[in-house]
Parts: sequence; C-alpha cells; structure tokens
Amino acid sequence: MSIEPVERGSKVYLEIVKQLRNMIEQDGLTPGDKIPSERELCERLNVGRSSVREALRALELLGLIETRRGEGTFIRDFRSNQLVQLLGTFVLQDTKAKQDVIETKYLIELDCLRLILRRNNVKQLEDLKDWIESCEFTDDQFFIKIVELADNHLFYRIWSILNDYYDALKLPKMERKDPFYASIVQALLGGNEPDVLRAYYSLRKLSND
Amino acid sequence: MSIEPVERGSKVYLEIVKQLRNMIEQDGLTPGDKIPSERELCERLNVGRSSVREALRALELLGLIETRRGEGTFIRDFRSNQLVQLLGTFVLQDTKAKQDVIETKYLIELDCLRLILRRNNVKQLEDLKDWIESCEFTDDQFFIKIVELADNHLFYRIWSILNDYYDALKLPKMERKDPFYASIVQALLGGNEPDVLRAYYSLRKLSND
DNA sequence: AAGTATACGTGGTCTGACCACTAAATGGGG
DNA sequence: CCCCATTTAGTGGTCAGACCACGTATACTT
Repeated sequence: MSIEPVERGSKVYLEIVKQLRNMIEQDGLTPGDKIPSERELCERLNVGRSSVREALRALELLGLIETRRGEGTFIRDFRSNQLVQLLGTFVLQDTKAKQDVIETKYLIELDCLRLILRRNNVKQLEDLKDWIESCEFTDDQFFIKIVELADNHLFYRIWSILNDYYDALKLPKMERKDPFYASIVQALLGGNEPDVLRAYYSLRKLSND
Repeated sequence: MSIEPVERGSKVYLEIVKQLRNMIEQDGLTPGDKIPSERELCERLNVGRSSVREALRALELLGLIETRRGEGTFIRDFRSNQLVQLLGTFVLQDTKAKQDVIETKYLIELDCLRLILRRNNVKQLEDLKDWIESCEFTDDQFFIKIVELADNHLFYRIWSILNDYYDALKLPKMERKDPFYASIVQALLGGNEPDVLRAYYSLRKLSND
C-alpha cells in the first residue's frame, strides 16, 4: 500500500492520482477533509515531491482538491466548477461542441421533467408551485429545483456541469418569464407528459417536433 | 509578452496556463502542433521548470495537450478529451446508486433515439439496418452505434461512462434479441417517435408509462 | 550511398534549498 | 489561573541543478 510500483510506461504523477483516488475511497474522505501533506505523500509513495505536486496541481486545476498555503490540501466539493471556465476557453470554441452543450442541457432538463412525472410526488410539486409564486428566481434556480426533484443524482451532477459550461460559453441567459415556469409546474401537476413538454418547448422557444 | 508579472496571490502555474492559452491563440496553434519545450518556456516566462511542468501536467490530465518523451509537447484534439471520463470517475465515485446508473443510461439511450429521429438521416439508418442484418452484435455494440448516430459528443461520453459503470456493477447483460433491435431501427426509419419508444421499451422490458 | 554510431534535445524524476504563510505550542505578565 | 504576544513547527510555493530514458538528427564509417 505504501510502495509505489515501477509501473513502467506509466507516468509517476498519474500513479499518484490513482493512489490518491484509492486513498480517498478507502478512508472514506469527503469534501472538506484534509489529505496528507505533500511531504508525507512523498514518503508514503516513495516518490519525489515534484511528482506529488504535479499530481496535486492537476487535480487542483480540475477543481477536485483545494490547497491552502500553510494549512494543507483538502478535498473539494466537486459540484463547484473551476474547470469549466478553463475548458470553456480551451475546448468549447468548437461550435459543434457548443451546440452539443446546449442540446444536452435541454434534453436532460426534459428527462428530469419526465422523471418528475414518473415519481408523481404531489406534495413536492405543490411546494414548488408555492415557491415560484412567492419569490423571485432565475432560470438556473428554477431548473436546479427541477433537477433536484427528479431525484437522480447522476443527472444532478451532469446537469450542474453542463450548466457551468453553459455559463462559460457566455450564452445568453434566460430572462425571467414567470408564466412559462408556472405553466410547466401546472402541467407537471396535471400529470400529462405532452403538456409538460409543450410548456418546456415554449419556455425554450423550441419547436416540439 | 516574455515576462511573467508577479501576480501576487495567483499561483505561477496558473499564470503559465494562462500564458499558454494566449500563446496558442495568438500563434493560431491547432491540434497536432508542437508547443515550446519546457526549458524554453522557463526562459521565456522567467519561471522555474517545476512550475512549467505543473502547468503542463495539469493540462495533460485535462486532455488538452499530449507529451511524448524525447519529442516534445503537442496540442491535442480535444474532441477526444478524457476530461469527462476522468471527471466521471471522480464524480460517480460516491454515487453507487445502481438505480441511478440504470435509469440514466436508459434515459440517455432514449434521448439519443430522439436525436436520431430529429436528424432524420435516412442513409445512416439504412446502413444501420444492413449492419444488424449482416452480422452478430451485442447490446453494447448496437447502442454504441445508436449513440454515435445521435451525433452528440457529450452524450457519447456520458453514455460510455455509464456503460462502464453498468459493467462494473455486474448488472445482467442483455442477451441478443435481434428482432427487438430490428424493430427499433424500423421504427426509426418510420420516423414515428411513439413507435420508437415502444420498441425500446419492449427491448428493455419496461412499461411505457 | 547505405548503414551505423554519436551527439543533442526532449520529457521524466529526484533532491535540496529557500520563502511565505498558518496554526499550534510556548511562555511571560496580569 | 487566564489571556495575549511570541516562538516554533509544519505546510504549500518556487526555484535550481542534477541525472535518466528516449527519439531524432547529425556525422562518421564502410
């Protein structure tokens, strides 16, 4: 466990990333927890500090860990981005990729609406209805609630990432259009899928082909 | 351009990432092109080699560049980037919920079927039809083709990850059921969404509520 | 001219040395 | 006894230099 196998062909820093992953999993570390110091990792894994740092810096740029000088390195809440902004400038210049982001975001939102229909939890929908009537909110905030109600953790993660990408792309943000949101919720309460889809398409100004 | 400002508070390796981005943009570098060597970057930016390497390793883990020992560092075709893959393994790590994996996988497969309908590329569908009639294939292989035809790179990546997890969960694999696949393709050719959904539900033995 | 041996440039890694910063241990004054 | 200033140990941040392993281009030999 403490030894770093030669792993010919593989780079040391990638091995360290792997080891860190195991470490996190086995020790059950969660966001906020501290991981061993750089120097301790050197000893435990029998590698140089530079290699450890290469691994940590990479994970940091990915937004998976956070380092505080003088304190240590900590696991981060992956939901938060950091990476998207970077990717936005590097990768997403490709228009096809942009289009994919938008398309995927919308389709997952639709999937979540369908899931909510399937769950058929009236109480939660009533709460949602009260919420949209009682306060101001953005498009993001509304769909965060939608995705949460869909009660599928994977979709939640994926949607969050996509939403961050969406922001990074500097795509025009939806302005508030309360009646549309209300009609979506109403359709959800009605339990009729076509109505829900129609309401969503209206909001997004899409044809419902 | 050649000097690295102090940028107090910011870390050097992040500055280098930024500089590299500018460099790539200004010089119009595209995938496959070579970027300056580590030692040259040290000089040009007045920083230590370790810092340069931290930046490069981070970008490498993101899949944005590729390094070949003895040759140099090259810009990579990010369309095939492993970022989502890597992020996936981290993000999914704590989400062992089998149900979510299955549900998400199926819903994305459905989304892809809808996308194919929307694309309405008859030729590709004809090719697919020929393929399923002419050779043996597994459920995976069939849906790989489906997801490819959907022509959305993000869905392709996400589905691949989910499929890997599906395997890892040791969930029962679909045995070949040719007539079902044929009917899905037939429905796609027909261009009628309800038919497609019905065919898919039959394959997966789901009720189409 | 072809094939081989050498030299050079590249990334890969380790070590040791500082610095800046934080937090815990220490100790003295009330 | 307690509180606050000081010291101290530990942490990340950065740099410099030294090797190594590998690929390529060069020069040399045949």
